[in-house]
Amino acid sequence: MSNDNRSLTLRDVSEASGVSEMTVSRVLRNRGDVSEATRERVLAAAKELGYVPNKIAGALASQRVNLVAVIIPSLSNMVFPEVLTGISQILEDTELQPVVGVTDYLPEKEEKVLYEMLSWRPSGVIIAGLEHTDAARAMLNASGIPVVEIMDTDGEPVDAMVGISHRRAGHEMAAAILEAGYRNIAFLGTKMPLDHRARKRFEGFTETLAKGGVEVVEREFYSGGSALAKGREMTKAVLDRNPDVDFMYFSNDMIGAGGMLYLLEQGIDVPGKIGLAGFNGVELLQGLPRKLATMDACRLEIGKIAAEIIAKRVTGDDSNAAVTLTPKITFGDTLLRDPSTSGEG
Amino acid sequence: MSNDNRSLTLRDVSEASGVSEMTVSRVLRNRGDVSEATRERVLAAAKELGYVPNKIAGALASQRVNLVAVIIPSLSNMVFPEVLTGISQILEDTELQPVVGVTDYLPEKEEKVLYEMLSWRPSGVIIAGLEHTDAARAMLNASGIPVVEIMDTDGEPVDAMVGISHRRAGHEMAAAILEAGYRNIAFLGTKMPLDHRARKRFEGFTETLAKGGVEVVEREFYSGGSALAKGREMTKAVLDRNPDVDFMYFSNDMIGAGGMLYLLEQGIDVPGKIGLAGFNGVELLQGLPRKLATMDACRLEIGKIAAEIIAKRVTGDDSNAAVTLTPKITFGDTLLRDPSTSGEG
DNA sequence: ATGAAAGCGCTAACAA
DNA sequence: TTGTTAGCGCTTTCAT
Repeated sequence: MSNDNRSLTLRDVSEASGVSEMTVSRVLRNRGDVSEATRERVLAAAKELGYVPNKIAGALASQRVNLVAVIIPSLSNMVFPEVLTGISQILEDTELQPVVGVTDYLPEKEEKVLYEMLSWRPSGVIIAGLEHTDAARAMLNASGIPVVEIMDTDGEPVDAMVGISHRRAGHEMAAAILEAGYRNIAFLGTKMPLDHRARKRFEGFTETLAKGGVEVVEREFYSGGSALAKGREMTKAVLDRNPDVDFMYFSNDMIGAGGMLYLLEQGIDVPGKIGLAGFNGVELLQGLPRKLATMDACRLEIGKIAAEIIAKRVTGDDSNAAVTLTPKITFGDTLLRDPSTSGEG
Repeated sequence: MSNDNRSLTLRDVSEASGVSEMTVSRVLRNRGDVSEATRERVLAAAKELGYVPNKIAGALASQRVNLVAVIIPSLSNMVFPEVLTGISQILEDTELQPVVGVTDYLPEKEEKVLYEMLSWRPSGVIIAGLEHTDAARAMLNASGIPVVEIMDTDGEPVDAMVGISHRRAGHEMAAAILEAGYRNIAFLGTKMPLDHRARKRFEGFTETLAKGGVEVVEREFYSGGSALAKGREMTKAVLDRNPDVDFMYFSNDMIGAGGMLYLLEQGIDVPGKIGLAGFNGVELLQGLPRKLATMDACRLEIGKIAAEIIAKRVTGDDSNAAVTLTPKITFGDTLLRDPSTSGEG
């Protein structure tokens, strides 16, 4: 129990067991041939002392760090935690471990976090989005390790990418809405110029509407606060301003849910009088009075595939440079459906 | 642009700038006296090459790692991300950086994650809960670094702790419910024997009810799935089984919200016929048709204080060993209030 | 203000 | 099967 405040080293275990440091090292890493006898002596000594290997030294000596840097914008909206779940599930079967960095959607912070993480010499990088500062891109290029950009595939990756086309997501939703016959369409979203994926969805959305000769009649943006409450407020604001609105496309499911709750309370016919759609396919929606129309962002899947790409690349296997997933619209109960279409649960 | 797949070293910068490695090191860390001239040459060379310092080597040489291990059960319920936010906010003003590990509420996984993180020799540990395996506790003790156990203060910490008393939270909610006159009380929660905090709340809750001569008349547990949807289902199940129930205490706000939506849809008078309360004080609640009664878990505050304790301890300052926060009940719109009481927003 | 030497705790490579 | 030697890339300490 003596504690000189210096943690134990291999040498301590070596002395306690009367075995060379090298052999102790081999035992602790299950490397090379070690006789069962010494093996047990070493393990006993290590356990007895409470030895915890020093990965810093190990990494420096072996030039290998089994860490994968995962860089995401936020932890507070359920989408990224789910990506992380996917990554963890895959990496659990490997030597690799994810380490998370958060950017708050700020390019400069992303750059800083990336620099910080690269300075630990990870085995790979998984990073959200395709938009980065020049410096960040340069670092990724120079790092010499596998890089997977996730979530979005509308652009050029540094190395590999896996995600969905948000532009296409916008296109498809617009098409479905037009087909259902809605014409006075409002867009409600976050005031986030730096959320490129939301921006791309919006662009895809308006493009397709334009082809149908329709323009978004109302827009409303928010920032901060409870998304559910904001959804409510924005919905009310839009409706007060323009009672003719017959569809509301929300940039995420949470505000969509708030909007839905508001409209139902007002006794408004959904989706007859007003249709609704969100984006993400969050699990939360399952408990709402109506199932909100939405489109899955394939979060779990993206995490898994990204992790697989890293894992393969690390073991030398060179694989898929670009994977684009193509989710379908979930119509739910808030978006009328073109009768000529079939299928979907 | 030549890439021999070996990352740059101090030596490369040294050669490129014609300055000794040592001086380069000093410049890059803003340490000691360096003439402005050499300083600029070094910085220019480093930038030109795209040098990223190797923290592995730095940490080994300096015996200092500016990482704080943060070990939490889950990322998927919004409570821990908020704790993380608090931690980050405080550590941002220091040299320290949080690194997160997730245990999924499994003691063995906690032990493994802890071992893994300690092997990187962090400067401190913030870990959720007071219940750990013997081995984990031993590691924490032997680590020789500051340890802060968070969320819960009903027990003995290894070192420091900051949180709330969940037992007391249960007590208080039970007292408020009894005072409001409810007598047929149901408990609805997670089927998680390893969620010690939920267990303690339940214990405190039943104890106080018992003192008032009341027993929980119905219990319902769930696991997995969408909490909102589960809240709905459980509420229906309880009510179908026992129509006399006049209060439902949920172990978290999310299932409470599901229950509320269900009851309102059924046209049941809340809180006249049936009262409701949850736990956590999640932001989400702001957007619901009624404000659910709850009690704040002080997540942000806990994160901040824990980080402050670590930061102080790291700089030698020895401080608070135990901090217990005492949130008050938020009555909202779903729990009648004893008329003799005053205050509260 | 700058440099040289030693070594942090481990592992790769080779020797025995 | 086990041990020895030489670093990994940096920082500490001590000289200059």
